[in-house]
This record gives sequence, structure tokens and C-alpha cells, in this order.
Amino acid sequence: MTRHLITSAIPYINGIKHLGNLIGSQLPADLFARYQRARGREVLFLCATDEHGTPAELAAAKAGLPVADYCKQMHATQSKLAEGFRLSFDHYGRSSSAQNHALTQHFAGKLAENGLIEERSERQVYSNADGRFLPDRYIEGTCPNCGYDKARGDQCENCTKQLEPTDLIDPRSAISGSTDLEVRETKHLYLLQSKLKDDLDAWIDSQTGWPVLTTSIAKKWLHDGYGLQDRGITRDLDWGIPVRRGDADWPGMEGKVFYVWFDAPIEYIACGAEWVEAGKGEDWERWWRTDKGADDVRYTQFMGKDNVPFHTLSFPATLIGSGEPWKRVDYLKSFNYLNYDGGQFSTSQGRGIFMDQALEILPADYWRWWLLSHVPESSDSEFTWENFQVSVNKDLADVLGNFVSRVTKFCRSKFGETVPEGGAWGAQEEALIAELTEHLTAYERHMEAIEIRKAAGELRAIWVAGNEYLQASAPWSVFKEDPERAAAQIRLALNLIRLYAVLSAPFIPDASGTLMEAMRTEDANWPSDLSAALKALPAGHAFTVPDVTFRKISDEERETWQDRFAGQRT
RNA sequence: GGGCCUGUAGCUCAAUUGGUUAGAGCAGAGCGCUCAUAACGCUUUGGUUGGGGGUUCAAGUCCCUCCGGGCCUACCA
Repeated sequence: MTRHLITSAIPYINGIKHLGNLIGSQLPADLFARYQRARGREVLFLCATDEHGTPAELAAAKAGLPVADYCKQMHATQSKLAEGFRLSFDHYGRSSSAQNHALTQHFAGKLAENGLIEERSERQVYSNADGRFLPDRYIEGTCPNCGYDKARGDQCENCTKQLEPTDLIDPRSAISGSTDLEVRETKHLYLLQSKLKDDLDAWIDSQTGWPVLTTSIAKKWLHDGYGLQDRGITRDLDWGIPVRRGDADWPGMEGKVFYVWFDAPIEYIACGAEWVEAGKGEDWERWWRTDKGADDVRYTQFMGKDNVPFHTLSFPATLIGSGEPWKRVDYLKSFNYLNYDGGQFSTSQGRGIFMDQALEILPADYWRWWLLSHVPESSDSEFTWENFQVSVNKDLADVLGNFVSRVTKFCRSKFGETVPEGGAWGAQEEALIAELTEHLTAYERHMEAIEIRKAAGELRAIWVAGNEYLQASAPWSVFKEDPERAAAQIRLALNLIRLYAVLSAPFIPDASGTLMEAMRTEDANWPSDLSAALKALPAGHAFTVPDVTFRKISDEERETWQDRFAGQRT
């Protein structure tokens, strides 16, 4: 049977991620992983923190910590929040791991062996005051085109003109403000992606059913202008993976590190090795090497649209260029952005809701449900508090939560806290099963295809069907004339609760667990035949009436939160 | 500037890839139910599919044009 290798784009180490970041890769990846596990398939679900690059060095300096310490701390923080949102990674690794060092150096060595790496000399801006080379966007100055005085070295935000750092009038370091800048000669390694253009093009063409968002971005990079350009894969930084050619030194590259976008995707693979090292599994190569058993692996990647070029081109170039049989992605699911209340989520401006804050005010399931059922699949989508309140109150509290409540409380008052016996199913029950079967089939189809909004819609329809059934069968009336018939109805309804727990688990794992507990069952098997699945809890089986499964969000709360998250993060 | 995506009911989104009368949920209106978290069910009002032009037996879907929103543009990650 197909095994599923699933990776989520690895979040950058700096700071706490906002809900836009969460829904852009990790959360949908988790949904898919949980679903595939629930279907009984073998899954390896990997994610990690992306720890290298200039921003990490600067953030560490600002925090007054060595970069390694800073990253370790932030990894622990992000790891804890991931657990808080119930992200079910088999391993949450780090791109700074020893495994990634070794593997990144290994790939560089192979690429060099295959003639795909070239040393090039270039001139870059060096800041004496900062003691570092400055990436273009870390240089500010006056735009020669429009006179805007905070133009960046790569582009002027004001007039959108593309710039070179040397175009700027009165350039200064965006880090320290120092104007003590000079242009220095420095040598870097380039990955000759242009030589792999045709291979990559053919590979992209051979993919069917990838989202337009994914293939159009890849095609643009392949065919725009002079085609796919070679890419610098080293940087003059202290923190990172030292440039080595496999196990050997790389003469002339002393003191340099690999570019973060070269080593970050390799961490997907290295993370497998970390997973083994951590004692959570064995034989990571059977997931990653087609010569070592990965032929039956289906590899699915999840990411935001900004990550697509690196996953469709640079990383595959690394894998192809190595000449080794590494597993390549089979399906790449990319997402648009989630906006916040009329604007963008912004980490730098503290605008929007961040993962830690979200968990402070409501349990993970509330967020998971809203985010997943509104995931920006076809275009950017928007979070508003009104929409969030309505969705949570209607879908979770009224449709699902209240269903559980009305069934369990009715049973307790008429039959006690055990599944009642007697009676038999009739036409209404057959109709319900037929309807549920239809929705379940669609639900499974959408989940397999990773059509998340549609899957959420089907799941909701499955919940609604329970309420429709109760309304139509009216056990509260039937009970007065024919208690046995009412018993059969409620027995079915109690079984629906278990079924809902099983089917809903990928979306709302905590609530699902709570319902399973209330039904006092551990039978979480995915249903293949609903008639059978709705008899899993037999007459006489004891259950408990759960507390409110989902509480409602009041207007006052909504207003309070709206104010609290409108401005700067405190 | 270039490329790509996008605009559908008051709101959030669909529409089997050109094929009956453009559908759901929410909100609004009416009715029913009283087991339940004032919950649930049924019925129902909302659309010149951003504007204009074209191709076609047939256009939300394809083409042109205008208007609006977004993303990317290779040294942020």
C-alpha cells in the first residue's frame, strides 16, 4: 500500500508565527497527515525550523544571545506552540542539525563532482560598522527615481522601481544606520541551474493535477527572460552550514556558509535522519531513496505561494543534480495568503493574531476548524472576527456540539447513561445511512485530493444530517407511544456521535478525543460500511454526558478581541 | 514595466473545465418542533456573474478592452 511522506514548509526561526503562517502550510499538512493515518496508511510527517540567514543573526544580536542559543530557544518555543495546535509531526527538526550539516555538504560535493557548481567573484556592499556584508534589502537610501528616503537596495517601496544598492543616494545600513559602507570583492559558489533547465521543465510538465498556482510560478521562472538562472548558494555569514565539499575542505571558501535556501529544503531529508536519531523510527532512507524502498512512497509538500520557486526548481535541481536516486515530490499543494481584517497579517508590525495569543483565548480546535474551512486555496482569503464568531458558533457549537448535547441528555433522562436496547431500524434509518454514505464518499474524495474547503463542507453536511434525522424521527414524541422505537433511534444517534468523532478527528482532534471518551470507546476505525459502523456501540454500552463540547463566542468577547488585536502586539 | 492569479447574492465561497432555470452556508423573512448550548428542522426573499465589446447553436467559463484587488519579479526568508 502507498506510504505517505508529508512535509510542511519549514517556518523561519525568528519569532512566533501568526495564523496566516500556520494555515499556509503546517495546518493543512497536519490535516492530510491525520487523515491518511486515520485511513490506516503509513505516514511520515516532517517539519522543522529554518534557522540560518541574516535575520536570525540579527535577532539573536538584538536578544543579546549567541545565535545558537537564540535558535535553540526559539525552536523550543515553536515546538511547544506546534504541540498546542496539535500539529502531529513525527519529528520537528532543525535545519541547524548535525544531520543537515552533513547532508548539505554531501549534496554540494555531489553537485560539484557533476560539474554543476561554479565559483564566481562578485562585488557586494560591506558595512564596516556592522562587520558584515549587507544583503541588498538591508541597505537603505534615497531613491534616485522618486526621492523617497527609505528606499531599499533591491527596490523602492514608494515608486516600485527595481534598484541596485549602488543606485541609492546616501546609502546606509538598515541595521545600524551607518554610512561607512564599501563595495568589496567576494567569491561565491553558484549552482548551475541553467544546465538543468530542460530536465526541470520536463519534470514539471510530467506533473498532472498540480494547482495552477504551483505550475504557473515554476513555468514563469523557467521561461522568463533568459530562462532559469544560476543561483548563488553561499553567503558570507558566521551562522550556517560551513561550505565543504562533502567531507573535504573547499579551498577558497573558508569562513563562508551555505545559503539558507540551499540547506533548508535538504532539511526535509535530514529531518528523517533526526527522526531516527531521536529514537522515533528507523531506516529513514526507505522514505527518501528510491533505491532503498521509497518506490511506493507518495510525497506531498505543503507551502505558501512564496515558497513555490524553491520547491519546484532549486530543490529539485539539487536532487537531480546530485545524480543520486532521491525521492522527489509527487504533489505540491500551495496556498495563497490569509489576510487579517482588511489588511495583511504582519509579523513586523504585530498585526493580526499570533499562535501563542490564539491559544490563550480559545482551544486549538476552534482555530483549526475556522482556518481549515476557510483555507486560502483559490485566492487570498480574509479573517474577520465576525466571520470567525459565526463559524464557530454555528458549525461547532450549534450543529455539532448541540447535537451531542441533545442526544446524550435525552438518553440520560429517558433511558439512563447506557445505550438503550430494543427496537429496529426502519426506512428513516436507511435513508440516513444512504445520505451519510454519499457525503462520506465525497468527504474522502476531497481529502484524498486535498480539496480542504470542500472536505470541510462535506464534514459539516455529515453533522447536519444528524440533526435532520432527529427532527424527522422525533424520538421525544415517539418515546411516549413506542419507547422501543425511540430506543432504536437514540441508539443510532449515540453511534452517530462516535462516527462524528472518528470522521472529524483530522480537523478537530481534541474534541474528537473528548467525544470518544464520553462514548467510552477506543474504536476509532475509519468506517468502510456505515451500517456496521453505526452499530459499533451496542445496547447496554455505558457512556457519559460530556460537558459543553464547543462553547459560543459572545459579542462582548468578539469586540474585546477585535480591539486587542487591531494594533501593535504588546 | 513584465508575468501570474482574482472580481459571482448583504457576507464567505461553489459551479463536473463551453452545456438545462448560476448553487451552498451565514445573515434576513415565514412556519414547525420543544430532546438540546434561545439550540434544531422545513420553506422562502436576495444575482444584468466588476463595466463594455466580440466568438459560438450555447459564455460565469474562451478572446479583446477598460476598472478594481492580490502575488511574484531571482541578494528577505
